[in-house]
Amino acid sequence: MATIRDVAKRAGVSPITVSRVINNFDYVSEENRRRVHEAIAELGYVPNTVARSLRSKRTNTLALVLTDVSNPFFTTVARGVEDTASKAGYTVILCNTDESEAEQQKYLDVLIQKQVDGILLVPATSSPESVRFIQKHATPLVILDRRVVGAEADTVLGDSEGGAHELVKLLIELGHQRIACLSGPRGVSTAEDRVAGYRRALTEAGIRVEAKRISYGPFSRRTGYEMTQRAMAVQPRPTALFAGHNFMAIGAMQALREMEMRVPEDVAVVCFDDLPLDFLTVPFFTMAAQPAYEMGKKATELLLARLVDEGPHEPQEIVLPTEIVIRRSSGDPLVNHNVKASVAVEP
Amino acid sequence: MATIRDVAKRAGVSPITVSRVINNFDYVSEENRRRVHEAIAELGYVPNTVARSLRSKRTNTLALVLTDVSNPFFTTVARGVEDTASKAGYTVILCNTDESEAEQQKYLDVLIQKQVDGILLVPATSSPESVRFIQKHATPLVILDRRVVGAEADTVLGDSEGGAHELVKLLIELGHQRIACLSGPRGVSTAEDRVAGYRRALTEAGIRVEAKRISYGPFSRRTGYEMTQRAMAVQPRPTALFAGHNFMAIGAMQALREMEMRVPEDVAVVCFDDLPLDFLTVPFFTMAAQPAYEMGKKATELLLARLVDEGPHEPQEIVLPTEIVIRRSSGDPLVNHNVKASVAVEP
DNA sequence: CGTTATCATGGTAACGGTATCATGATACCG
DNA sequence: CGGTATCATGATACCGTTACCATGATAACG
Repeated sequence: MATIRDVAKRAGVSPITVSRVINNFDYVSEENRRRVHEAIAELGYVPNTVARSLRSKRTNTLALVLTDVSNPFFTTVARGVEDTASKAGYTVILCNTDESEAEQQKYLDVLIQKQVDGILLVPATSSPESVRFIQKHATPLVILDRRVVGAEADTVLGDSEGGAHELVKLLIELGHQRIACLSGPRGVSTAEDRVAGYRRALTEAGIRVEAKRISYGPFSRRTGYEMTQRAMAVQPRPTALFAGHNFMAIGAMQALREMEMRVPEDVAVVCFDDLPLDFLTVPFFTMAAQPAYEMGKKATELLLARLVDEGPHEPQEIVLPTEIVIRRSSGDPLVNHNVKASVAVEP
Repeated sequence: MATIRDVAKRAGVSPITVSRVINNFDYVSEENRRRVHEAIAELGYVPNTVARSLRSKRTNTLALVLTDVSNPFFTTVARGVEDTASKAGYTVILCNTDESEAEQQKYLDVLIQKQVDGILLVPATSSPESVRFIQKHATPLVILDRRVVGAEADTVLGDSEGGAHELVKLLIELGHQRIACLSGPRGVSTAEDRVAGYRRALTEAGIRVEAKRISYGPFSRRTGYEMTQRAMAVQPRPTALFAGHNFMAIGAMQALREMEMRVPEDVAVVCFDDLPLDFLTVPFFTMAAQPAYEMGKKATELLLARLVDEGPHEPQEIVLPTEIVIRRSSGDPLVNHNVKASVAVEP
């Protein structure tokens, strides 16, 4: 492969002048600029970013560390991140932690070694060690989707508490009193915030919060399935389910189907996070939609801003609103309901 | 940040010895190994991969260039790629081309400059220029999901022709004679292979292939929507639709709904590629499922094998079978049909 | 005992760019 | 006309690691 020196020799200039042409820098005479471009074309020269990075300390690479791209929510986040980063001249390294703190740390080690310019992190747990690690190595960081307690870092997340509150309030207004809550794991802020919203809605309506109706566990279809079996065995039986995660709602549906319970006739179901394709084919779940693309975009923009002006300033917490979409799974749509119902589809 | 020299000084050895310890190389005395590890811990030393890459010519980075991660099919491919690469000590850069040749070339330029160790490419079009470009720069390549004419490169794809043939044959056996074909763009092998399978099924059944029933266009929901409007206007009206892409099928559903046509009562619909969540909630489309995860995995394994033994050998073409899953959208399930029907769900 | 294999360590020179500083030519100014 | 701003170019050193080669100590061997 040709190097910058080969190009320089061929164009009859110094390597530095070639560097200047490549980077559109400084002052280079038209004559020399032309000759350098010619030489580059003739030699098929391609600059070596690795060498450049070693000297300049910038890799033009970001990392997106999340739990699982297969979740349509994170898929959309990823698309937002990649589009935005790409437009700004950055490439994105993708990492799936599967909610494992150990996996996450392995990835972070590698990313620090690779000298990535910045990290977008959906933390596996809310423990602040990983965040401290990143910060110790002075790598810009934006935390995405989840809060980390005791961490001083930029964070972008959806309004979990508010969304959950609205969903459960809706169920209550539909006449439900016994509402089970299928929550994600303790220690993950989105899960805990959603439980908090659930509690507030019940409390505000004067309904007693019963611990036996709330279950915690990993975000997964299997968990939703098992929790639903247990929740439906609690007497008196709940008339509605609030699932704190899209995949858990799917597991719940499966369990209900096996019990020959109809949704929404026998049990109403609401959940968090959209299932984009379900929405397109047979919209079904009433849910709180987080602005996934916007979240990825915003987070990346924030990160990029950090890269340019490194001056220390207040960490920001951007909370984007969730949108309630009413569909069949919750029963009769309430036409004049006070939520921002933008869609009320399907017979 | 501490460098390898700082560690060496502190441990009282030479930098090379430190390098050997880090890379588990060669012969290093237990005594020195211990002291180096101590020094590393005390200094919080982290090796600089950029410098290593510059010298060793290896970046431990792969690139996955695809059209759109938001398509659940590619999401799953990406997950397969990332899992496999990560296990082998590689990180993955993700690139979305949106089916644009220009975007694709932009990404490839960057990736070559970044000296990625290998590229997994879902080509935007079947023109071989991009492939030539990659090969000119001696970067290992595996083409994914689509064939590129005139390109000598490893390729991993699903059996589009066979899958389409089976789907259309199924429609014919259900009694359909007028079947519209909503195809992806000309010049994309998956689209053309599927049209070929469609043609073969009709021909084998003695049904004339009518050009007016076949439409070509970009893989998108909008295209599926518009094509369906036109296809349904052709007299005599088709009784079934074959969509060559999952998103196009969704567009088709939307168009049919607006025309107040019921599926499958008025029009049967089949399509390519699963919609995973639709499958989990209300399985609906009869379709040919490509083994997306396996494809990503296989492709990455192949690529990695290329990285180690660089000896030139025959390009491989691995064709993975598709699986036909019968669901409601095609009408009455055929119990004793000769396809590998693994699932026949939902009342 | 001399020769050779194995173990252990280090010196030197890259890898391919760019940061920094220096130098010279020309234009402009009061 | 001397001094300064702007334009244009280059020499040198260095970013942090490892490839390559050399050297010495010890063990093994005929």
